[in-house]
Parts: sequence; structure tokens; C-alpha cells
Amino acid sequence: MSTPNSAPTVIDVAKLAGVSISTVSRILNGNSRVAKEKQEAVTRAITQLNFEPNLSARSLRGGASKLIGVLTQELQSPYFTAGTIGIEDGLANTGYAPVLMPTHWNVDQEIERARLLLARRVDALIILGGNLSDEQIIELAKKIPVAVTDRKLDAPNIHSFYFDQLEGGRLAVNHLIELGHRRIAHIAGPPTQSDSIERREGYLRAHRDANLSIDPKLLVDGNFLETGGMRAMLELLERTRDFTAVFCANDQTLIGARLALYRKNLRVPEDVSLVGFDDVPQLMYLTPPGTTIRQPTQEMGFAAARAVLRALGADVEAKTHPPLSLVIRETTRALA
Amino acid sequence: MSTPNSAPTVIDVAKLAGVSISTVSRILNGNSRVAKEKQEAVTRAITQLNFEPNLSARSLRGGASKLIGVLTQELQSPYFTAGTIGIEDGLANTGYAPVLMPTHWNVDQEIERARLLLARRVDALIILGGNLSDEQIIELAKKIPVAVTDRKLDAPNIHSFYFDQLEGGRLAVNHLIELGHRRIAHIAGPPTQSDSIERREGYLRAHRDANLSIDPKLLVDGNFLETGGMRAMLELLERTRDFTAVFCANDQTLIGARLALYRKNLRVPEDVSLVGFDDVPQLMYLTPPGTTIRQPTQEMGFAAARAVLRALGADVEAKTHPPLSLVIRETTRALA
DNA sequence: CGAAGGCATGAAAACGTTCCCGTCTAGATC
DNA sequence: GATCTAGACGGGAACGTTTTCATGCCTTCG
Repeated sequence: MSTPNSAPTVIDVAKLAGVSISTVSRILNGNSRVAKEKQEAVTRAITQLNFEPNLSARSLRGGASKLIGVLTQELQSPYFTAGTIGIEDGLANTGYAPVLMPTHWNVDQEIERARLLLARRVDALIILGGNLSDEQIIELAKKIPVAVTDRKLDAPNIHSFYFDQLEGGRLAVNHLIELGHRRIAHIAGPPTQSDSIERREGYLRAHRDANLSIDPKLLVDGNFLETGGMRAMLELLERTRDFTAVFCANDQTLIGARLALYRKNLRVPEDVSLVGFDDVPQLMYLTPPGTTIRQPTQEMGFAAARAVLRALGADVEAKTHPPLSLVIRETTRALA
Repeated sequence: MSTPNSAPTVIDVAKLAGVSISTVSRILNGNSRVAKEKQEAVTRAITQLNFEPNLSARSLRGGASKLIGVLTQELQSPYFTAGTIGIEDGLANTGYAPVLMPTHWNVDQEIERARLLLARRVDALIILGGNLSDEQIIELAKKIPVAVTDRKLDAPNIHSFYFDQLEGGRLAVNHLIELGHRRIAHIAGPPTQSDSIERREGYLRAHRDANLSIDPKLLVDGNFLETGGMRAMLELLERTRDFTAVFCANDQTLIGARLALYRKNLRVPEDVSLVGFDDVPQLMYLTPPGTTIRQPTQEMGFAAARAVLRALGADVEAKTHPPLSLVIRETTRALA
């Protein structure tokens, strides 16, 4: 009312309701008893003025911004999208809101963005994957609670969530072996990436468990993207056609590989069986729908959100996420 | 230094550098001249203390939060993801950060989230699509600058960005007609959605322009999702097989339709040609890669970001986005 | 009937920043 | 050499909230 063009403050509300500022605040936070009539007068004033408390002021005073920083990688990656959705779900109706900061697999940008989030005084940090070192994350956790996914990290104030990538790789390849495949190729992810290395390890483990030998010609590197999957599959076909199945390091790789096979007039799964990793939504609509290792990423994001909320003292129940599982669809077939 | 466990403030910096608070502030904002030696002392103190200005305080004092609220729909939708990435790009290195608030095509949630963003005192609002009424958006624009996509809305303090959906539909269907197709089906979006209606209008327009009659049997509704595309295609095939091409209201619809054709052992494009709408990234990796109408959504997000930045007085250049265009890939073929 | 205690309420400080104003110093002009 | 001026710098208020503390009234019990 006073300054017509700027947002109403608690003072305006107090004036209109004929009470003190303190009383208004008390009613807003509901932590102390006030007389029923003032209660009503104040709520009436609030709706009349369309008052919303200024969260900057609240944050400044109380030290809590009610903001959760989320450090994510490429937004276009369906894997990270799922995690983000999970976080969003986990934060819903808690009064906390996520601030999304995409970085692009770039460590410098990641620490820069982390600083930015701290400057905004986010109450906690959720880090989805990324390339920060354990030490850097431990450093961040000295200031605010941190949840981090896709790595195992035991340290104070840190909650880590991850899936057993080796076991996933083993599951995938074991499925192929059980279907009778013996010549199984592998399109890996980036050679330095830890998930990539572990999944490859699972591929090796499954072979060892079944007493199968490894042919190095059947191992080729990709980049976790469709482009890499396509290129890798073409290179593989260049080298040899003596394989009946391919374990792709992730679903995007599988999708690229599938297109390469189409280009070469090879049928899936009649000529080549494919298994992916992640279970991104679009794999269900591949032609044919893709067999893969499901990572419940959304549930993991949810669990991460709940973990930081609990660290902040919120009264929400903890949540664990289910483990990896094999999802059998139609890109794999049993050898006769 | 004073309170070891909480973040350093401008006061700590001033003490350490042996200058006044005002001087530190001046240096931080670089708007006034200060002696070179103090300049250096302060910057040294800042790095030594690892000081980051508290943005809540800054926001409270100056009224600017350096936050741009983004109201988006489903995060998993590739269409909105692209817009978000564009916004992110447009905001990069400007000191502004986006706060993403996904709503789920739910008007109540949208206004609720918009209130939340205002309470956080975001400096501007970008609304990607959504179901808010024009009046509701105009109301919001009375408080802060607003950019809105996917609708035409001329009002003070509002920048709207949109593509000519009717023209897009016309382009798609005209392409099919030029390829010699005469019996062209259409899987529409939700019947009440305006984009859906306009694209359908484009389908009709192209027919009229070519003096082709419309067969109502060839019109069926979807829901802009893969599920709907699949269901609609199956229903269409149930009704008649007398068509050679289908214009799908968006790419997700096309992807679902494509799977339905696979299920029925119909080949794409040999038996049925398909055109989609949007050009989502995964369409390039469909088997075969899909022909579609490209909406430069990312560029639109970028333009929207720039528009609100300019409205806030930032010195960035305006950006317009390119129009719709036909992208010819491999789901369409010329009839002999 | 008087004192004590509890409860509703208001006043005021504090959070960390920016920015207006006033002061002081140093250099310049006569 | 004295006065004027401009520029560098510091003091302090203000942004909107929460919260502690004090105050005054009413109730209750001895």
C-alpha cells in the first residue's frame, strides 16, 4: 500500500492488520501462539495485499535459503534428466526448491558453478556424476551437506549413491552367454571414465566366470554418445563379422550402434543381439525395443534429495533405491 | 576469521585488508575509483579468505537476485529440454542463473510455482509453453519482465516467441504431396491443445492448396507422446490400410507410430512414409532417421533469455531465432 | 485479597550488502 | 603560501525478515 509499485512487506501487513511486525512473523511461521482474532486479521491482510515473504531477507536473517543446488551434466542426456526428475520429486512439497546448474563435463566449470551455488547460499548440494575429485567434494562438504551420485565416497557430511557398474556389466554379458552367445563384442565408453572401466570389467568377469576367452578384436571404444556407438560399430564390422552379440556401454551407444547395423543391412536381433545400459526412456521405443540394464536413476535422485533434506533436519523419511536389474526386451535372441 | 566456521563477510575482508567496508564494496562492484594499493590489498584478502559475496544480502539490499525463473513443463520432454538448454546458453557468463521449476501441464501447479519464483524475487520469468491464460501472464508481467514461448502475446513487459505451427503442418504435408502421396493420414495431438489444432489446420490447408479432399477416416487423435502415437497408428491400421503416408503431430508421436508399424510388419518408408514435428535429437537415430519439421527450440530459448536480460538492462545483443524448416531424412520416399 | 507466574505482544537488534553523504587530504591555481 | 576543489575514503542507514528480550495484563493459588 505504502509504495504501490513494490512488493508488500511484513510491515504493510502489520499496519493493515493493526498488529506488530513480530506478530505477523509469528503467524507466518506458526511457532508461537497468538490470539485468534489477530490471527484472522493478519491472514486477511496477507491475502488482501497478496503478500509473499521475501526469501532473500529470510535467507539473510536465518541463514537458510531453502534452495538446493544441483550440479548436473548435460541437460540433454536422458540419464541425467532422470536423476533431476527424481530430485525434483524428492524436494516436492518440502519448501525447498532445486537450482539446476548444468556443467558440461568440464571440471573447471564444475568448480566455478559450485562456487556460484555456495555464493547463493544454497543449503545443500547434490552432485550428479561429474568429474570433481573426491578431495574437492570433501572440501565442499565442509561447508554444506552434499549428496553425490555415481561414486562411492565415505566422508563426513557426504551421502553417496551409486550402482555397482561391474555387476551391471556382468549381468548384461551373462544374459548373452546364457542365450548361447560365445562371440560377444563390447563397445566401451570413454577409456578414462570410471563407469566405463567398471562396466568393461563386468564384461571380462562374465567371460571369466563362463570360462570364455576374450578376443581383443571385439573390444572397441565409444564415447557414451550415439555418434560414438555408430562409429564404433562400423569399425567393429570393418574388423570382423565374427560376433553374434554386442554389449554396449550405455543406451545411447546402443542406439548409435543399431543405426550402424541398419546401414549395413544387418538385422537386430536376427543377425546381431544388443544389450545396453541405463534404460533410458526412448529405448522402449527403439525398433525393436532394447534389452538393457536398468539403472533406477530417478529413484536415486529421489534418494539423494531425501538424504540432503534429512541432513538439513527436515522430517522426511529416508529412502533407498533399488539395485540394477536386467530388462529383457527384443534386441537379444537365443542362438539356435 | 572471526567466526571460523561460517562464511567470511565483507567485514572480514575489510579488516584483513585494513580498509573500510565501503571500499571493499566499491572494489567488488568496480564502479568507483580506489587507490591501486588498497585495490591490491583487498583482492589479496578476498582470495586469502576465499570470500564470496552473499547474494541474499545483495539481493535484499539492491532488489536484484540475479536469478531468472524458468517455468517449464516435463523435464523428460526433449522439446522442453532443448528450450532449457538454450536459456542456459543465453544466460551463460552474464551473472544470471536460471532457477528451473518443472510443472506438469497442471495450471494450478503453474501458478503455485510462479508465486514461489516471485517470492524468491527472481528478476525475470521465462515461461516455456504451459497452460496459463494470457491474463494470468499479463498479471505476472506487471511485477517482472516475462518472456513466454509457444504463444503470441502482445502486452507491456512481455516478450513472446513462437513458431507458425500452421505453416509447419502445411510444410510437412506439402512435402508428402510433392512426393506423390495422395492418401495422407494425420495423427494429431491432444484435441484441445492449440499447437495441435494449428498443425492440424496446416494439414488441411496443404490439402486444400493441392485440391485434395480429406478423408475423415484418416484423422486420429494422439497425445503428443509415444504411447499415443502407437495407439493411434494401430487404430488407424484397424480402420483402413488405404494410406501411404502419415503426418505425425510431433516426433514422439512419430516414434510411437513407427514402433506400431514394426509390430505390424510394415516397412518405413517402403510401405508408409512418416513426417514428424519438432526435430528432437533422437529422431536422427531412429531407424531409419526421421523426416520432420525442425523447430529451433534451443535458439528460441536463447532468444527468450536474451530478451529478459535486455529488459533488465543488461548490455547483450538481441537475438532472433530462425523459422521452422523441413528436415528431410529417410522416413519419407517418393511414390513411383 | 495480594502476590506470583504465565502468556500474548511489541520493541529492537542482527543478518551482509550497497550507496548516499560527509570529511579529509592532496594537488592546483592565484 | 593560502584558498579552493576534486577525488579518495569511511560512517551509517536501509533492504525485510526472524528472534530475543522486556513489558504488561490476566489468571490462579495461597
